[in-house]
Amino acid sequence: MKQQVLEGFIERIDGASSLGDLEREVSEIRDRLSAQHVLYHWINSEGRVFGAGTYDPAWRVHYLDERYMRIDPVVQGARKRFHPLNWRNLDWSSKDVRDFRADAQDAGIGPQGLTIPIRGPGGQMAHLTATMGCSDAEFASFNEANGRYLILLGHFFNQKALELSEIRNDDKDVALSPREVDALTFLALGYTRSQAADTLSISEHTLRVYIESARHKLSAMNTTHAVAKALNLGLLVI
Amino acid sequence: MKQQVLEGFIERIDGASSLGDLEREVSEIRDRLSAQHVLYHWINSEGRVFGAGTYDPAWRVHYLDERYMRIDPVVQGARKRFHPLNWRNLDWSSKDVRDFRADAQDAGIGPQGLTIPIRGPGGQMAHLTATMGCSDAEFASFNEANGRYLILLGHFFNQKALELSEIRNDDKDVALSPREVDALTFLALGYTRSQAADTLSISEHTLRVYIESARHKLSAMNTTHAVAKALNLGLLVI
DNA sequence: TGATGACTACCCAAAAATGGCGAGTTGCTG
DNA sequence: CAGCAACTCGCCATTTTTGGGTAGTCATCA
Repeated sequence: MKQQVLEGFIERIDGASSLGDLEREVSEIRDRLSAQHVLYHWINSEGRVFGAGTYDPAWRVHYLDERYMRIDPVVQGARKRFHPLNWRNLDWSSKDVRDFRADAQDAGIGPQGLTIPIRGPGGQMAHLTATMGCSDAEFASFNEANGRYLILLGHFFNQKALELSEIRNDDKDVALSPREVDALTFLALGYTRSQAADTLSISEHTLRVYIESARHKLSAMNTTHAVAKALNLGLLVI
Repeated sequence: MKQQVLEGFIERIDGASSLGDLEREVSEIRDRLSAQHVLYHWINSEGRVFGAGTYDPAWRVHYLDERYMRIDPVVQGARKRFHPLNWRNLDWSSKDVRDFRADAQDAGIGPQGLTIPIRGPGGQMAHLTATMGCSDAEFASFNEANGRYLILLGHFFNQKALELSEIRNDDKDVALSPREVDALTFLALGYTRSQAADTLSISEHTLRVYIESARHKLSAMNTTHAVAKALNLGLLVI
């Protein structure tokens, strides 16, 4: 895939005005790459999955039914790594995973694949994947030729998709006071209330006030929930 | 900045073999863009800040001393948004923030700026920023001309920086069993132990075993800590 | 086939967190 | 200048969590 071709896609993705446009672009990219499949999909902060891709709808349903996301090494790897994932290099050693791969191959997916992990604020996570049914060697040259451009494409896809999907997080306007952030941060770091209070040089009771008010602002049921929400909203950095 | 020029940078960033190389690239990019400053910096999962940029070191120290990251609308905005941030569109209404901006301008930074937020696994967060001392109108055309390419540059910078910085997360190899993930997920969602146990149709005691073993695997001090770590490691999706 | 790890279940006592009550200062905003 | 939000401190009773010990089944792995 030549740089000029990429440019064309970026322009078009940039100009997309509906998710259907993205759907068409995905197919187009698959054809241009002569890939087996191309899939762009993302997960919002509530865990809902959206996507545009050339996978068989039946496979998508089957995947969700079997809860394959819990063992799929691509999903696991994308959460932990920053670089594009060559499926070949993932850990396929356990039995569950091998069964899953066999199932996917029966559905016409793989065995080769390249997945670009992409992240957004608020727990959003997206992937751009290209799959191939070829040999390792052939895939290596595919990867060499297209890997970098897939990163860029994935990035643009993601921005557009987030724009178009109007995914809104109800809690996005929550703002915590500096002391509330301090309190939740130390709790997230594993401090007990008394340790956190000591560290901040305030009484434990005062600390409690911050935790409580942060809890209410975040509509959280308890401290753990508040910390989890704050983390997901990017309110804390630990 | 023309596409060809960008290509040159990407090649060079790709070939960088030390953080010093990135430092040089940042200066080079500043000069090519005729920008006031260009800064690339990132924050690892322990909260340490690394970076390469043309800001005056005294300003960096001052920034950290004043804990400006807590009020800097660029930092706040980058955590919550996905798109490039034009500094003009940020919320500068509160007094603290205006004072901060005045302070930054005294240090020769701004008032115009464009910041690209970039995210990685494990709580990593990076920014690529270009600043200008020009008018709104002039900056609009700078933005139009360079915004897209800065996104790409930021992405490549980030990959390279993560490669070179050898930032390692000791917990990165932690793997939780499905039940452990279930348990922590419900706790992160605000369920009490008994609610989570009911939901999973297991006894509360069994649930405790999962929480405990997850805690040990994560080397966490308590449940809240375990949930925070698991979230940061991308082990949970809530 | 023996080992390992995941999954399931129980008890007890101590430590920590929660819910609800009240009260005063400071400083920014309208 | 009045209002509002953030920051600080305290008590009591109840609920929840935690630490440590024990034990069996089942499936996968070397």
